[in-house]
Amino acid sequence: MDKRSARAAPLAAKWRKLAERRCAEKGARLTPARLAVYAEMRACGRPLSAYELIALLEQRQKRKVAPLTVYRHLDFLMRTGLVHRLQSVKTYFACEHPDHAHESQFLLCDSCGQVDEVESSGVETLLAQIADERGFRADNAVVEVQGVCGTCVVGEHA
Amino acid sequence: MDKRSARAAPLAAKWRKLAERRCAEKGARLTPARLAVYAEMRACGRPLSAYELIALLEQRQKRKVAPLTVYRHLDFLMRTGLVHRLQSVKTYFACEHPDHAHESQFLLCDSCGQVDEVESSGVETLLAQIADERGFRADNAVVEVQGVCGTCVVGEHA
DNA sequence: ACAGGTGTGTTATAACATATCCTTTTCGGG
DNA sequence: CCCGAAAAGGATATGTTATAACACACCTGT
Repeated sequence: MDKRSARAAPLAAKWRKLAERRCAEKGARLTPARLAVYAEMRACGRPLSAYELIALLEQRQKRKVAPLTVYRHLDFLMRTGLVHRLQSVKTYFACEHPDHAHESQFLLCDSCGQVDEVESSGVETLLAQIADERGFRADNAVVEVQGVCGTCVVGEHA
Repeated sequence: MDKRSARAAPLAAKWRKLAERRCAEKGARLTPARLAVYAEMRACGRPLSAYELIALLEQRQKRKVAPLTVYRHLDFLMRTGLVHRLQSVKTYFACEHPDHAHESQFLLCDSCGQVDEVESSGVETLLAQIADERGFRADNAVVEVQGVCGTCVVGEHA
């Protein structure tokens, strides 16, 4: 009996399967510790800072979790495409579409903290074109729009 | 005689005029300390981390500079549109087009560290449209493409 | 002069991320 | 099965980025 997995956040079979498949495709090992971090992020459902995540894991597992440990797991999950980093708010976010490789754009609500993950081929194409025109070889694009989401806009007559 | 301005980095009249005009338009005060930070950034010509900037200013002014001081000046310069923050690399960068308000997109070279500041109305329009479709009120867009610039691509047969 | 806002300086600390070193686990080949 | 290499995990310390709290200085308008 593994203490760690015994104390992991619940994770819907759907997400677990997708995660396992994604790792298998890449020959990456989805260990219990890594899965626990992923499960915690899924369970939370909103972007988390690394240290918020540490706090949640410590609470769940009833033991100390070192920053480095979490950062390593986050690195792994980002490499495998299960998690995105939101640069502009220094948080990490479980990908909504882990079934396929993709670039994403994000709409970040300043009010409620929710994130809308968008996949716009238009944006990708346009950025690729801009890079091309300048002889720039693009490896990765960070596209994060900050604002107020539809839900929050409605109740915003303060 | 002001010790600080006496020890500020040289700043071409062109840039100084643009900065003064921009601040005047906004009723913002471009003080010697703020100008010194701006001059240092212009003199360097590449993105700087806040702490690199502190080191340069300390060297220039022969005295200690507290982080908070520099962060406040950076905030001011960003509010007035003279400086951009590059979120994905945690650095700050003197705007190339301080003559007008604008959103920018950035091409960041991983190899040489140079930045190409682009103003693409296409990107802005497209992002605005994506936000619109989702009822999202966009306030600010972070668009940073990481890769390798044309110059560095050429000498990249290592 | 003085009241109030803005800017600045100083010290301390919070928040985010990585380095180093060592132990444990996993897994293929004898 | 056992061993060794490689990958993963853990502990401690440190580096880097950013802000808090508080006091004082300095303009500006009356």
